[in-house]
Amino acid sequence: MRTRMNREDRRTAILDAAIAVIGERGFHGFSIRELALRCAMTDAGLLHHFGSKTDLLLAVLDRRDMQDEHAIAALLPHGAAPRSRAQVLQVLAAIVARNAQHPELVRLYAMLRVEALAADHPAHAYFVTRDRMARRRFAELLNLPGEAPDRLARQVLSAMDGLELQWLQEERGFDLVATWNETAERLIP
Amino acid sequence: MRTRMNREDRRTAILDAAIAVIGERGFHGFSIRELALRCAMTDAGLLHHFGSKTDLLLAVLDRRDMQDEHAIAALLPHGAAPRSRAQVLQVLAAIVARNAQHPELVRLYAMLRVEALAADHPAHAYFVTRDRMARRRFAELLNLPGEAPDRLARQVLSAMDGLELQWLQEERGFDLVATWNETAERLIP
DNA sequence: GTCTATAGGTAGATAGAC
DNA sequence: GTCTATCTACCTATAGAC
Repeated sequence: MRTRMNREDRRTAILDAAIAVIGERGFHGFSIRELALRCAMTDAGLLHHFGSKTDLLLAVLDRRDMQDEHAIAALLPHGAAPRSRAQVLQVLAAIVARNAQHPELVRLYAMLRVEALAADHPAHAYFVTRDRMARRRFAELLNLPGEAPDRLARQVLSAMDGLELQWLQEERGFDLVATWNETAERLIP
Repeated sequence: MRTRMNREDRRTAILDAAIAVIGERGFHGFSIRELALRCAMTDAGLLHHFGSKTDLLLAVLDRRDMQDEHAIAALLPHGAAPRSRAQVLQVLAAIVARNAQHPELVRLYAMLRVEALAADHPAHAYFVTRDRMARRRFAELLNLPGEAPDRLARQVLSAMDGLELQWLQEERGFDLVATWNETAERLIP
């Protein structure tokens, strides 16, 4: 017997499958048909919900933000109030720990970030904005005495992204959080 | 008047254009036809030289190694002879400086590395091998007193890759070598 | 809301002329 | 060695039945 899904559940199921497929093959590399197969639908049925491949990607980015960005933003309080070094390290560890629990989101991010370097990629504008915001937030967080927060933010963000990609490549063969803590301990004075 | 090219020059010109195109759109995202257009040929003419899209990719990886790997390997001498911290930092700076002069190779590497996370990607095996070798080499280089070289190698490689990607994303808007030196100075005890 | 059918385009690859 | 022509397959997207 076929389980019926309402509109919202169906959209959510498609988007979660899309996060995995796009993370694996990229925006150019995946096909609506392949994704529809994973959702036990036809391509026409899937397109009914999203209209076009590009609109689907934008919906995926929205969902990624919903799942991830809000939680991260909650960990990264606004305002330039200086924090202690220990507090900063704790916040960074919490972010990495959260990412370690969602490898498919890390992979989607890594894939689209590289693809979206191309100015004509549908996610290009999204990542330009997102990256600027991330650097600004990290610079606020890393506003430590005697430091240039912008330069430090760039280095910390880069090291975090690089280590997460390495973690995917080694098939999660090392403890991401522990290794990150070692990096952060040295990188942040 | 049309300039004639011999076989080897033609192959080289195609491979250099392929490095750029694949770096921009990925293996799945680019087409033989698009690449042939950039080389002022037809797709059939291009395929005469490489046989298939996959074989072209493998030839691209060979060429990347020829251009890059040999030079890097020369900077990273073999053997476990311990080096001073200053020597190590100098070697790392030389590697990054070389990469800064070849952004198209950095971009190709970043793109294929993420795509090749998929086990069925034609470059998957290549990157598994290459990554293991890179970590081993860096571990030899970073064999400093009182350090666990494997763990440190992973962190240093990750930070380097992450910063290079950031440098591409900000359209080379910061000094890659200077920023890397700041990172390395802190990351390596 | 999901299907079948199909339009219209592009892909990789091959055959054969020159 | 490069071309034109072509094959087969797959793509996105739409139209319309149910």
